[in-house]
Amino acid sequence: MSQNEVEKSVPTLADVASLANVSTATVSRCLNSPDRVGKDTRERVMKAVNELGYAPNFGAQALAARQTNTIGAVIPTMENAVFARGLQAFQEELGRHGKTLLLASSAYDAELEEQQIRALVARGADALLLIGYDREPEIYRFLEKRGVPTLIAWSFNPAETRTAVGFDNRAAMRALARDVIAQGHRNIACITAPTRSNDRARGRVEGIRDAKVEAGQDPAEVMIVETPYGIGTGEEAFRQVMAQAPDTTAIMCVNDVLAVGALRAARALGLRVPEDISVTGFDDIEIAALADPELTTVHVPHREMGRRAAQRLIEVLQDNVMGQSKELPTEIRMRQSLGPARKA
Amino acid sequence: MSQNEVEKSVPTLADVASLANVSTATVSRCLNSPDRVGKDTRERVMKAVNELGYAPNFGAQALAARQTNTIGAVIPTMENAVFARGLQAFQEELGRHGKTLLLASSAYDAELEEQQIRALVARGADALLLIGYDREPEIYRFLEKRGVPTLIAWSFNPAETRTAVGFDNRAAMRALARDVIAQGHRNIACITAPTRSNDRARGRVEGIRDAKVEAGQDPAEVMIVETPYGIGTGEEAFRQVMAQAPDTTAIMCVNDVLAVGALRAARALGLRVPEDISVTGFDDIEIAALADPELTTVHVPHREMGRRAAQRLIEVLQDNVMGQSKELPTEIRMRQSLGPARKA
DNA sequence: TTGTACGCGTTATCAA
DNA sequence: TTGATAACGCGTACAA
Repeated sequence: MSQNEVEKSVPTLADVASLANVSTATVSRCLNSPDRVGKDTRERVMKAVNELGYAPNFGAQALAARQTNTIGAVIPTMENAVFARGLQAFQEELGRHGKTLLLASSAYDAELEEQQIRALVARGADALLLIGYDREPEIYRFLEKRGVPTLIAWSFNPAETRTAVGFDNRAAMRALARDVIAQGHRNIACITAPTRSNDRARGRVEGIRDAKVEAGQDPAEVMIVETPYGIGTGEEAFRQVMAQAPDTTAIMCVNDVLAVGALRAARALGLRVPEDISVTGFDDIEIAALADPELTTVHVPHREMGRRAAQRLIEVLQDNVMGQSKELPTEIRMRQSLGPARKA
Repeated sequence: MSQNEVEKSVPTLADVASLANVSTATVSRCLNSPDRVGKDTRERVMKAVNELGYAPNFGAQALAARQTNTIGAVIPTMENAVFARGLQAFQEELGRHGKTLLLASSAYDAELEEQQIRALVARGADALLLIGYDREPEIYRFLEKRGVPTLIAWSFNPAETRTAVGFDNRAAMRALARDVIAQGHRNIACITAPTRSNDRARGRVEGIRDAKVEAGQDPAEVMIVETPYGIGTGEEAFRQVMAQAPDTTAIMCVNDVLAVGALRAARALGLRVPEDISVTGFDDIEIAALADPELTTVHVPHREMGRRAAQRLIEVLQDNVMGQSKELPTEIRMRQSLGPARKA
């Protein structure tokens, strides 16, 4: 009838206490603030702890201490190398400070993201890392009511009040677009990921328009193609651009993956890059430098961003005050895929 | 003096109970098994819940229910696309069943992995996903003592008793090596990640030797170069092979990243692939098909593995019994980087 | 420095 | 169907 259950002799504080002949309070102190305990008793307690293989019960600890030492993060997807990279650094930094990562992904879906945020809070996340600002105000209200400190990453927008550790997507793309225009390009197209609920992508697109305006050109000239994230979708988008606007001499993509797709499509169509058409990316993930031709792109310090984000969150948990927003610099990586505009 | 703290009016069960004029027990029942509660009282309670914005306290729930609905995973690193991909699917499947992912990474370091395992258990992981079998027996004993069901992924070895959802690394590489040998290659080198504490890498290397033996050749002829994971290290390893064993006609790498490094080094050295030398990878990540020449490799169903692993773990949490190990099939992706051996 | 004792918010048992 | 009430295991004032 009954399962032959293994005897799970999970020891409690009380077990340790009786073995060491002290009170549970002393054991607790030994573990949490060892300096407030006499040296000999501490040794006795630690011995008992090891002997029993004691480890605190998580629920009890969380209940009494009112924190879980757990920090949540909701990212669009781990399959995007930029998030994997940033999150790896984020997690490493958390670990260094005794915090654990609670992770969920939204698949770039706003509604799913909200669910995940609520799930992580329900699971006791002490603080949260979210990607980008764009989000229903209701969610932010929820987070505030629950008292969960929240940090934005991957975006930095001086116009927003919320604390962020990220970079100015719009300014970064604007800088790149200036270089593109400086190469004589005027008929520029942009392949972007969906901009709805995504201020990063939207900012990047705006950056291109900014540069057009600066150059005295009509920002409406920029052809915009929205498509989901992926190499295949990047290829399709490229074909669409060339079909509808064959005069295009430069295609700026809001990320490297779409750009690699564009590169492939160009080759398939017999177009030389950059002689016939220029292509740029964004992020500077590994394939950018491996691509043929090597991709001109915007380098983003993903690891540093992840690390700093973790630090901010750890700070706010300690000091109960969230630091200032931090803008990280991006750099243009000028490589082969951007060249002078071909003569019309 | 005092912080101007926001009034965090986090409501408890008792608050809901008094507002709805019922006992806390009834509220708890309402939330956990609504069918055991009268319809009218249930409505009254639910109204109070919504009105107060009540959400259960996680610590208290975990303490009383003795489970956290959280599943832990320790992977080498998220920056490796294979793990990112598998874990993404793992997390999605967990989410579908109301479970949350607690994630840590070991950086391929056995000692760090042990720390992380203990940390996740301390954070209340109900079950654990680990990569590969290789691990100090002490860790497995710890997990058993704590009663934390553990599943192995990325490996499947019929000789091991522990439950796993993965593939037979050795057999997969053996199959690929057979094809390499069938192309006339005899002087084969292998670039591998460190094999210590890594049965996956070790199995893949062994697979090459197996095929050599099958072909009546001396397995000791295979030159082995161990190097950390990375494109740059793959390049270096390639140079080392060509310097020490210029007769080599095929280089089999235990993963695609090392193989891409080998491809780059070959090009830099003026060697044509596959005319002068063949290169193979393992994993079939995105860059394998993007590489030039396209990389012959072993396709691994990472997403399915992640999904199935999640299912297994969810099952064991429900039924208290871990299912059988599951071997997933791999497939050889024959592409351009493998060709006939050059004439000596 | 150490111990006592209570509170943390739920779940679950047992009566009613 | 509902309500008291006892765990659950730990942290922490407060007292000694």
